[in-house]
Amino acid sequence: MAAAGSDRGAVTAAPLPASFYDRDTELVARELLGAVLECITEDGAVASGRIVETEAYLGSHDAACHAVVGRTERTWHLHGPAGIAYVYLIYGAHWCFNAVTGPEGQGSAVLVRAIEPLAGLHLMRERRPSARRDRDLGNGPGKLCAALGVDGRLDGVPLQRPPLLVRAGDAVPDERVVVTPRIGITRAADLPLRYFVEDSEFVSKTPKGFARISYRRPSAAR
DNA sequence: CATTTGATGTTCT
DNA sequence: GAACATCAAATGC
Repeated sequence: MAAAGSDRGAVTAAPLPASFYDRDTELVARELLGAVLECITEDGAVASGRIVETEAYLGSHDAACHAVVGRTERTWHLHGPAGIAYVYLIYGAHWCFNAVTGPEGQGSAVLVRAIEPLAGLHLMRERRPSARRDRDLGNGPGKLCAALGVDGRLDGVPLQRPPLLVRAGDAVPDERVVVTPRIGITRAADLPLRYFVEDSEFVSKTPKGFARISYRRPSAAR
């Protein structure tokens, strides 16, 4: 059960602290590119991937964010402290994973939209039998959850220890970060809040007609 | 390769 | 009853 020949190697960096997420949500979304998301299921099986695509959801003032409905049963953990998971079901069929950001009660989060599989490839292929190629294992928010074994049981759990871990990975330079509007939403659909690694083959498809802009680091002025 | 279409069932109105 | 942070299969080049 150990030999997974095509795994790209284990990442053992320390998990990102909760303080990493307790910052501006757009910045967290950009900084999460390159980090490694790891899920350990009850049977001890490990699956992980490098985050290559994210979206920022900016709390109750963002019409596209689930926090607009307030603190309901579904959105309870979205309003929780920075550094926990918000996992919800969409279209009655697919789980989506978010990292909660910002101060408690704000309802901001970063949706992870795509991963590059790193460890546990064999598991992921089992969990996603419809994926013809490895690039299809995690190139979508529902796909990556299925591949990693993320589901509603992980809603609200911290991201610093099993069963969920987010670790620092190889940094992605600004020059390779592209920004577009968010995918699949109707409200606030023009805001540029989707971030991805430009040359990664593991990113989900950008819809036709979407404006692509180069990432510009916010000025450090204060 | 690109684009279209149907399935899915929970959540909120 | 409508909307939905999606996916996979089918169809057209």
